[in-house]
Amino acid sequence: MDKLMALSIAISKDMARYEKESGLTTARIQLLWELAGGATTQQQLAAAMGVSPRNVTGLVDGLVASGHVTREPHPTDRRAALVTPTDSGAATIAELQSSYADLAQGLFGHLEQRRLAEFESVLDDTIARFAKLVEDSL
Amino acid sequence: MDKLMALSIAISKDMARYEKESGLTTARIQLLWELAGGATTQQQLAAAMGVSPRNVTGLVDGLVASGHVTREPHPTDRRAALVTPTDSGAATIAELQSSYADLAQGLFGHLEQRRLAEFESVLDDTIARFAKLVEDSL
DNA sequence: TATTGTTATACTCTATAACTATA
DNA sequence: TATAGTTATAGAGTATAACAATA
Repeated sequence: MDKLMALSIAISKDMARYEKESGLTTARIQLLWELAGGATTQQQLAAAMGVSPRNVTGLVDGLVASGHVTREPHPTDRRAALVTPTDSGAATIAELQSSYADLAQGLFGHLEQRRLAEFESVLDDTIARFAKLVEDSL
Repeated sequence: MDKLMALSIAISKDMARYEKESGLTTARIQLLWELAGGATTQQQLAAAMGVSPRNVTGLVDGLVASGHVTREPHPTDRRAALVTPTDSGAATIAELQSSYADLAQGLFGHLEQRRLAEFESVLDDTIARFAKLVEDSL
């Protein structure tokens, strides 16, 4: 448990370093990550991120100002805006994805199949147990 | 990797739920956690939490307002204040510690010694690899 | 009438810089 | 002169509530 926390904290700290370098923030990176699936309305983003629509307005404002996304008119619903990555934003998203893949490879790529499978199995079990504990406590 | 992230996110969400219930916040809980070792100056808290002294002022203000801590005069340095848990704050800290222990027990208590040791070993290895990757990238 | 996004307002976390009181 | 903590100021994330435009 302590070790899980330690790893999680270490990853967070490294993320913070990356954020400082890139001028992005955790919430804006998460929003960009959601856009990897394609242009999206703010309502959809709010639902996907588990955050209020008002909050998404602010995050998108910031990403527009930094040139990562634009608000394009929705083709069929004139109330809605399609949050769309710019070329620069798309490049950032690709970079995020590749960093993530590299990290996974660097951390686990060397493990023998059997150890990796065993590790995943314990993680699956832990996730399931955690879900059950949360459910029982409600 | 995805599973590690999933677990970490699940734990964060549950933390957020607890925070909402208790009226505390992540940063204030972290500060209380630091106080488990005993009353401490704000400078020490800032260093331990990796945060600015000004920030600690605000967090302590909040915890004073909610009745979790008080600022007591430092016995030898009249510039400094000792952030000290109240009875209620001490109860909260004890509750945090016991919840944490219960969670660890609920998640991993059932695992056979061998599986647990194997899991820890992979985690240790992952933490070490992560540290090395971060170091190399600097 | 319901939904999308924004304006208005407020709280928290965070930081830097300047200042006061004390060492 | 150096340190502990606060005031001043600022930016970001978050929320609710009220409102405009559109469905």
